[in-house]
Amino acid sequence: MAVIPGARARAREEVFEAIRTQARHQLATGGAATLSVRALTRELGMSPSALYRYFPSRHALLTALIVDAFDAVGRAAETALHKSGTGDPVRSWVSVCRAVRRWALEHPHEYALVYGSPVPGYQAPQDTVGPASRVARTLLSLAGSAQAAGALEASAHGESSALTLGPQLLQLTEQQVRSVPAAALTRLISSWAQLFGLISFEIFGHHRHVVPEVRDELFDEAVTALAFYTGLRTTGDAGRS
Amino acid sequence: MAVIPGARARAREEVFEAIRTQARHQLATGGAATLSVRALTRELGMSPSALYRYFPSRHALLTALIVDAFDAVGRAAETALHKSGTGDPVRSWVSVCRAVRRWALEHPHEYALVYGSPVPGYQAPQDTVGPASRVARTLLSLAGSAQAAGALEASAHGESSALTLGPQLLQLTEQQVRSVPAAALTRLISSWAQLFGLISFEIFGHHRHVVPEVRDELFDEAVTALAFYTGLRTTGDAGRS
DNA sequence: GTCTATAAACCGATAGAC
DNA sequence: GTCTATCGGTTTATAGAC
Repeated sequence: MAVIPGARARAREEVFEAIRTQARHQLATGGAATLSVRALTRELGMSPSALYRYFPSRHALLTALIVDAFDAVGRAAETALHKSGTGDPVRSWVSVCRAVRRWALEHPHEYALVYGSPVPGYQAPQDTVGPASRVARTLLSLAGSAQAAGALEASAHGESSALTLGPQLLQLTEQQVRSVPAAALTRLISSWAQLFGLISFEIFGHHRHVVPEVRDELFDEAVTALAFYTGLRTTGDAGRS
Repeated sequence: MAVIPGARARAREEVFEAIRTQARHQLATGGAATLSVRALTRELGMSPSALYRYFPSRHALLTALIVDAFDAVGRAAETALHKSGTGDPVRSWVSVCRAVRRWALEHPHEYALVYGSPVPGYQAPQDTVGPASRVARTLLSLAGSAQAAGALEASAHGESSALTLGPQLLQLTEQQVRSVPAAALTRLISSWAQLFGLISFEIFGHHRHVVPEVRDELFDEAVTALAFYTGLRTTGDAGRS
């Protein structure tokens, strides 16, 4: 009876993916707030009620899209980190930042979904907090490696001292947090937010009429400074690659 | 016949303001994308059609809200700059940044309206670009004063050189731009974007589960570093006030 | 300048046949 | 697992009386 083992499950998975893809397309035209089950299924040639066999509600569909987006940008960051090797932490930092920016430029509507205004009426379930922190964990991992290599200064500019926020952060990434000094950790969190400020201004059009065609260089210069602010220092291996 | 001169105009102005106030309230519950003329007028005890005597369309109402928000945050920044005096540029910078953050924390939904995801289907008219740049012009003015006082380093960290973006920026604030070296200008623009990255992460909840109760200090430390990155330097007057 | 009434859509979600 | 039909709402915008 089972002509192709797993065919049923595979077909189901394809419909799942078709729904998500079409939903992403619809994000481009209307944003998350106006994403509609009916318009979605209309475009797919399904009836609106058929979708409820795949997602129990519009809310659940949104959650899937959000998790997908966080996973995609997180994967982009992780891949960039691994490909950049362990040579120069500053160079790796810039690579990761570039990868996040590139993903954002290629997926502006998914970026807006997760890093823009909260979706009205939507309450993020617990499922999203893990994926949401993937980029932050990537940067933390980078800082941890730098620390191990002696390329992370605890007090970068010699200004105000460490703000202890260790305990609260521990719940998220306990093991890695311990490998980075508290002072560097606070700077890392600020740099993380500032990275997304640079990207958001570009994606959301605040740079229009202000910043011309040198955005690549402007971005590189800014995130390099962020690396130094965080405390990352170039190692002797820097010039090799 | 005219019992109270200008009474008609004044009454009209009051209705105008009542509509905008109610619209701002509605922003809190649904966001800009779902702001509805009917729900708005229902709450005001008007009929939906009455609103069209005040705003020609929902789009025009949104434009008014956006201009109001940009003006409010811009005014907050300008007030902070004037009140901080001309003593220490770094201190003034921190004051302006704090004022912007305070406004955002007090008006999170208006902040999301202008600094969050673009409103779906909304195209910003030319009327918004002036108000939108008010904070940036405030920071630029601050940098210009610092430059005049010899408290602005052209090449702050001695890293990569100036990216010439003068000409394109000139269209916006021609006179002030000339008072700041090009290298500092590029850093100023990056700092401007990064400032809003810090605020957006806090407003949009990305700091939840990550940053605890030290946000004030974290913010101050980060924007102080941004001041130095921009090239601002503390002057001799610093310790006086 | 405000109202009622209406046009012409749209929406999420569910019931029940097949 | 997909459909039709439906419930019970929602929306922007306009026409025309007063």
